[in-house]
Amino acid sequence: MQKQENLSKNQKIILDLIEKSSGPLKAYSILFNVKKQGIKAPLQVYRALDKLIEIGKIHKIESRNAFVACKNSNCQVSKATAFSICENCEDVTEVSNLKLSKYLSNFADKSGMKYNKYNLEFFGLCKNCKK
Amino acid sequence: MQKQENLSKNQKIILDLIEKSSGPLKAYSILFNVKKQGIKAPLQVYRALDKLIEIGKIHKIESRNAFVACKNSNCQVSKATAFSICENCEDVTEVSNLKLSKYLSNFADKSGMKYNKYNLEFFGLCKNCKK
DNA sequence: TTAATTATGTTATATTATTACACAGCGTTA
DNA sequence: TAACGCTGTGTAATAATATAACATAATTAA
Repeated sequence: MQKQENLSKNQKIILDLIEKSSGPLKAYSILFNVKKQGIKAPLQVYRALDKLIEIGKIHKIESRNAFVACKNSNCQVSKATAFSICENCEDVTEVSNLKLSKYLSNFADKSGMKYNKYNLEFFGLCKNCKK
Repeated sequence: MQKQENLSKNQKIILDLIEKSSGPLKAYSILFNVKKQGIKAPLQVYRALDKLIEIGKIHKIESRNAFVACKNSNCQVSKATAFSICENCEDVTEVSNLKLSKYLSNFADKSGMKYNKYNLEFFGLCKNCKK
C-alpha cells in the first residue's frame, strides 16, 4: 500500500475500498459500501473519485463506468492507461507493457494533433473463461 | 445467409442523422432531433444505436457517451477502433492507421488473455485548438 | 403458413453524474 | 489578525444516461 497521508478522510475511505476490491467498483456500489463510514451522498463519492483519478491512484474503466486501483506503483497520473477486460466475468487487469506504452505515447498521425493522454481497453476472454 | 443490408426505418433515420453530423452526438440529443420523425422514446434510440454499433456503422466514444459514424468505409464490425479526441473543442476523429491497428490486433501480453476487440482513445488538442 | 426472429411502441424505472448553495479548515500574506 | 484563496465537506435537488418489462407488428426461414 502506498502512503496516503495527503489524502482527505473521504478520499482515504474510498481509495481503501477500491484497493481492497478484487475487481472494478461502480460509484453507487462504492456509495453503498461507505455509508456506514458516514459518506451519504453520490457527490461525496464522485468528488473523491475525481481527486483519486487526478492523482493517479485509481482509473476509470470507461466502457464499464467503473473504477479500479492503479496497479502501476509508479503511476502518478493517469495519462497512459491500458486495460484488458474479460467480457464474460468482467474481470479487469491493468496492462503494463513498456513496449506498448512507448509505442502509444509516441504515436502520431497525420491529423496534426498533439496527444497528451490515451486510454486503451482490450476485450476478450480471460484465461479462466476461455476454457 | 442473412443479407441484413437493409436497415429498418428507425435505424436509417438515426444513422442518417449521425452521418450528417459534424461531430459526436449524444443519445438524448439524437432523440430530440428525431422526434419530428416519430421517434419518441429513449429506448427507440438506444435500440437503433445498439444495432448500428453491432454492424459497425457507428462507434461509441466511451469517454464521452457519444456516437459517431464510422469513417472506415470497409469497417463491418467494431472490433478495432481508435479515436483522437480534442479536449478543448471535443472534436473526434477516427484514427485509421494500418500499423497501429496491426500492432494492437496482434498485441498479446503475459496475462493469457485472448483479445478479440479493442478500443483506443487519444486525448489532446487538435490543430486548431493548439494555437 | 406457421414459427421464429427482428423491430416497434410505450410506460416506467434504474443507473450514472452534476448543479447549486452553505460552510469548515488551513496555510499564506499583508 | 483578519482577509484571502484554496481545498474539502455536507446536503438537497435534479440532470443525463440507459434499461426493464410488456405488448404488438413486420419480416424471414422452414
